[in-house]
Amino acid sequence: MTRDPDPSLRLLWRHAAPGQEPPRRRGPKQRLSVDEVVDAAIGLADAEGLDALTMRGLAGRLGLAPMTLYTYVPSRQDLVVLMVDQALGRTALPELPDDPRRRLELVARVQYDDCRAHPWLLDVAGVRAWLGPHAADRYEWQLSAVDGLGLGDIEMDQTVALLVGFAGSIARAEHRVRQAEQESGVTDREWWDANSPALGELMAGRSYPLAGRVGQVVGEAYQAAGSPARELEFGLARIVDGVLAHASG
Amino acid sequence: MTRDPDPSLRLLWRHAAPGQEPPRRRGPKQRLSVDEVVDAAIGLADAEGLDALTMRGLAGRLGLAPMTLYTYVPSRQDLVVLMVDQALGRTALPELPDDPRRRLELVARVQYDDCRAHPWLLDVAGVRAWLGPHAADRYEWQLSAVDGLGLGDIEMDQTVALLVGFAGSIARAEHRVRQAEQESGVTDREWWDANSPALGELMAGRSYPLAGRVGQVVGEAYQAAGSPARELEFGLARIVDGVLAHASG
DNA sequence: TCCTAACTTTGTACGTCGTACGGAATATTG
DNA sequence: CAATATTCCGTACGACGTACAAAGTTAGGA
Repeated sequence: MTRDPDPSLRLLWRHAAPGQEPPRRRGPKQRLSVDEVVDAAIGLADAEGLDALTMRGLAGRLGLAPMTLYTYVPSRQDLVVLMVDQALGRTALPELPDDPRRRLELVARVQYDDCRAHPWLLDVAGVRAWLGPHAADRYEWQLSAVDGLGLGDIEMDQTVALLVGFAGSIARAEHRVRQAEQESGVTDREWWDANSPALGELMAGRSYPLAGRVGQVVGEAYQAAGSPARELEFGLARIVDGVLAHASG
Repeated sequence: MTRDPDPSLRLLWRHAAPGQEPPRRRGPKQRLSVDEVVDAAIGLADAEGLDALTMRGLAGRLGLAPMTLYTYVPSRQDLVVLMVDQALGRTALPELPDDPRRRLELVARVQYDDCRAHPWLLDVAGVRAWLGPHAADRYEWQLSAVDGLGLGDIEMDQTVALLVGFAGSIARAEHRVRQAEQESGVTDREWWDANSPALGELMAGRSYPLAGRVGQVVGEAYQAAGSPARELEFGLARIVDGVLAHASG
């Protein structure tokens, strides 16, 4: 009744060869390596988004016929799985500082940076079967950052989820704005300038005292550069405060 | 140089008719209303996911030819925009308690519940052009929940983003597990049982002291019902602690 | 040495999707 | 009644992922 292991697992862990399997294959050698295919896919997804990553497009970029990709990777889904782990592996996990506050912040910042570099991670990452070597390394690193604070095992996991989830949500909001601008060809500012009169008309009758005031201020603040970064700082400070208070309490 | 207002805005605010436009149209009457189309779409997306919401499928469910939908809605994208606002409008925003802690928690809980009821919101919500009447109502409500704590305007917005983002990240993690189980036909438990031996073999050589221990404990805790709910409680407690400490400090 | 089996590469093809387009039917306006 | 604006729908196009089988390439066994 035990099922065969998930085939994508072998691909994910292809470099951590335990028995050094002799790769003596019979047919012609592959022109490329799986790593090259995945790297090209990451490049494509970084540049144009996950939707723009098509098997035909990727094959074209690699000088292959579309179907040839399927000798490297069983399906597009599996390719994405490999992309996740390979992208995670690109960032060297920094050494953890001693200060607990800085440790927790670092977990969130690393996640935030990765999600900015590879926004498609947000559409995709975070499920069991994706447990590749780099994802495992990262989880270990994240746990070590929250280790020694006096938290229980489950709380450690929850704290990591809290930090990582928050960093992702900021990156996601940021990415959505960029994506909307890119797809519509209209910057956020331009859209509001063009639509706020009509919007005001439509909203006549209703009153939004707080949303009106706050939206105005926030909208202007968004024009200044680095607004998402400040959003990250604010939330991160609150979260770390809360976690540390709980850990020491 | 001022561009025409976004056409989807008129659709979004179609019920908040300012001038009570006479809907005397010339041709035959529409068999359905936009609301019915959007409701059916929501039902379909709730049941089978956003990917399963196809124009053909939706038309079939409504007894229409596929192309007929385009007389109700300009495109699938716009349909999704309408779905977001209409789904948000389905939950009556509860009255806010006096206790600041309960107010903040409520913001997160409402968001979490909605994201569980309509997981496709997570793939989609959160951009400018989607500012429909119910989204606006909700933002106003969220701001009023964090009003009066001594936060500045920008901090109020950031606090709402923090709560809502976190609630979404929990709902997203939860949904991913369910989705993976549904698509693969294998429950999380079964997958681990089937793959952990192979995984252990592949991971030979590397050691994951923390991840191994914590993963074990967390995995078992996940078997118990309500684990995501507990995750929500933990993070929420920390966040609210941090926000209130900051507001009163 | 040559044969055969395993493997890579590729062209063709199927079923799916969103939706552009044009024609027929229908209701309102003049 | 004629003109016109709208709804509804059938057909069709180009994109997608990928199943399948043929053709080309290499290594092992005779």
